[in-house]
Amino acid sequence: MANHTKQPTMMDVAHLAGVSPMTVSRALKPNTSVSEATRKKIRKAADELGYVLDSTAAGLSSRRTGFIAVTIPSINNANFADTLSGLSQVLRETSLQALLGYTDYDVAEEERLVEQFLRRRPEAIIVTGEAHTDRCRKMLENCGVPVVEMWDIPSAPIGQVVGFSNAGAAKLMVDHFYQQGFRKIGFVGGDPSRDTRGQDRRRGFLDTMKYYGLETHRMINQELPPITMHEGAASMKKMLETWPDTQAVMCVSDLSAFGAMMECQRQGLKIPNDMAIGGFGAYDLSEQSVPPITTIDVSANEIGKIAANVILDMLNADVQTSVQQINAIEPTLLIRDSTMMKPK
Amino acid sequence: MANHTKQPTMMDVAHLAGVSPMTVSRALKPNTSVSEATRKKIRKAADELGYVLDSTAAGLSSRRTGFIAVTIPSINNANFADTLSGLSQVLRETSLQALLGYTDYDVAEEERLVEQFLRRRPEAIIVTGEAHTDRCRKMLENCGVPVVEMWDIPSAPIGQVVGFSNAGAAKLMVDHFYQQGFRKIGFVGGDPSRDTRGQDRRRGFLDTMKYYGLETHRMINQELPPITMHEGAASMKKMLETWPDTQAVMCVSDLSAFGAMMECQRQGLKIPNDMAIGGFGAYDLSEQSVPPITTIDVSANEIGKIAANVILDMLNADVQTSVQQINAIEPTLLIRDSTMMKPK
DNA sequence: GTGCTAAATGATATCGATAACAGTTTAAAA
DNA sequence: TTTTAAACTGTTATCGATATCATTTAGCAC
Repeated sequence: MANHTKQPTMMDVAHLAGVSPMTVSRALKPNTSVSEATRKKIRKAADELGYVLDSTAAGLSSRRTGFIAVTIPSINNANFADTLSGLSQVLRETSLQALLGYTDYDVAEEERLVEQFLRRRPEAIIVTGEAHTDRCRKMLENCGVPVVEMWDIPSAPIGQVVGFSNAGAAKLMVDHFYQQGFRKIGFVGGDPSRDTRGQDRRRGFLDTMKYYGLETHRMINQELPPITMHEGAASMKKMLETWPDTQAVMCVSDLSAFGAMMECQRQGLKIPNDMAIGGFGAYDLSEQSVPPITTIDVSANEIGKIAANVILDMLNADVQTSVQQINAIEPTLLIRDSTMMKPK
Repeated sequence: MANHTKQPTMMDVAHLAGVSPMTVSRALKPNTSVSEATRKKIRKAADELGYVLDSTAAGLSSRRTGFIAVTIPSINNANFADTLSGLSQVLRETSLQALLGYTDYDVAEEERLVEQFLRRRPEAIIVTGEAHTDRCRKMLENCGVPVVEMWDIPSAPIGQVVGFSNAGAAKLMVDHFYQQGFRKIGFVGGDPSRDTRGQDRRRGFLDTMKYYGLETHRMINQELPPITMHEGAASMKKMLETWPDTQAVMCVSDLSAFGAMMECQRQGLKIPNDMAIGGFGAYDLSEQSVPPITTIDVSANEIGKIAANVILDMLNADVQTSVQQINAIEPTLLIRDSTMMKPK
């Protein structure tokens, strides 16, 4: 029963059902005026032939592909995965489909990806972050469909924005450390040249430290993102070697925070009394670890949902009402044992 | 400079460059016979107009969309993410693009997704696992393009297979437990009705236990997949309440293994002397935790790479040489401290 | 300069659907 | 029964590219 022949077309279905192709086209969509009788007849014919609609042709003809292009830095990141889940969840209710690509934290790769995606004629495009190559930015500006930047609040947005202030989020953590009485506070982050979000968190850290009049030299810069558990551990090791009097460390992600905490554990340091640790991202890990890790919840899932809804609104608005709009998310601090000094 | 007008077409580029559309089409592809002079002229015209190729139209005309459809159960899973990375890495070298969808461990959702994907006329389709609805299986059999099932070794494969025996992998762990002298061994897994891979691991566990003549009643079934850290912790708690004499526990994933280990830590149990723990999947987490967790490495990244290469081979083979072929991966046991009893 | 092959370009006919409009039937209202 | 609007179905013209074949031009040996 192998199907070595060509796939059947709408025409084939039409012939078998004894109607015109146009009627078949209508019958296969909801909310079209086709009598129940012919619709049933057509469905039967389609089933019989094993007909599958060709959305390539449909897209060309209707100028609507049903694609929403989405680029994220990495798939191997629970936060971005959460955002995607939220996004997919909203899109699933529609006839839209996400077209997903990873940039690997590389703007050149992002450019490549965006170009490839625009060829697919998506109905909207969502990119992560504000860092783009010039050419990429130009393509996005001229692509003629809604653009959403998420996860940052760009200083020069291209279209709509769904994000939060990474610097502000970092401030939350430093405030908390300060309130808990920590003064010698370190920072563990990635190479500032590449990870713009990490860079903003670093800036927020530094600004807030200065605000409190605290020393800001306890900085460890790891490799390129993503910052792994392993790198977190290595950073903590270095921190302890270089500045043994460090009381607390803010890590740019929960993964590195966990790695750092494990390193402390290996060295026999008690968390938080010997060393307090703060993370970023509200991963499951930070909640389940012993002790649980204080972290910053950026509502990754929410970002995805909002981004999707923003897109849906813009597509419905039809008219080019693309008022530039910033949808700001408020990060929240989740205080856990890793930063709550215990009385002896 | 807003581009409110329609996007330019190949025809526009042709006119501006003073050539025929066909020449433009050729000029924009590598390895086509177009003189360097006209090619340059055309590229200039294209740049000037901000022309972006329409792959929808190209796909319709050439009958090659450049899509490889891929379904995975969950994006929020480091193993599947690794597989995708491997896959993307190979595809990036080609002109093919992954079209990705999540089934949420739900065969009905898979069916929906596969149908949606087939409409896009992908050049091949990769699905995760062997469990499909009847209709889905039929669609895959008749879709006329290469099909690859990955992550399992199905008893009735549809096309090619890139996977491993989950039962065999589980056996590795039980063997190891046995060799280490553990006899009262428990199992923590998900609801067997849904997670077929987890089910196979369970089967492998049970078979091997029976082989050694060990009791097999220490089984905890958690909710639907994915099995989280939290559920791992809850399972361990239940295990300790129900069968306090349990010496070792095999968990269906590293996440639940970690959760279980944290629960032990909270209860003051020492790993591995009071309780040995084995995981599955070789996540970073199991390597970085203290103690590190013995786990099974299934080469998730490799699965993706091989699957991609299998696809590339089949596409090149052109002819319907689709000999059914099983590409079996050998899982390996990574022995870590969580199962290595320390002498007192 | 002739002849011949290979490279470069163009003309035409699709690919498989849908938009837009036209025509026909049906059913409700008068 | 007639009128009239609504529901249904069909016709025709694209959507934007590429395959294929035809034609022209260029390159090269003799």
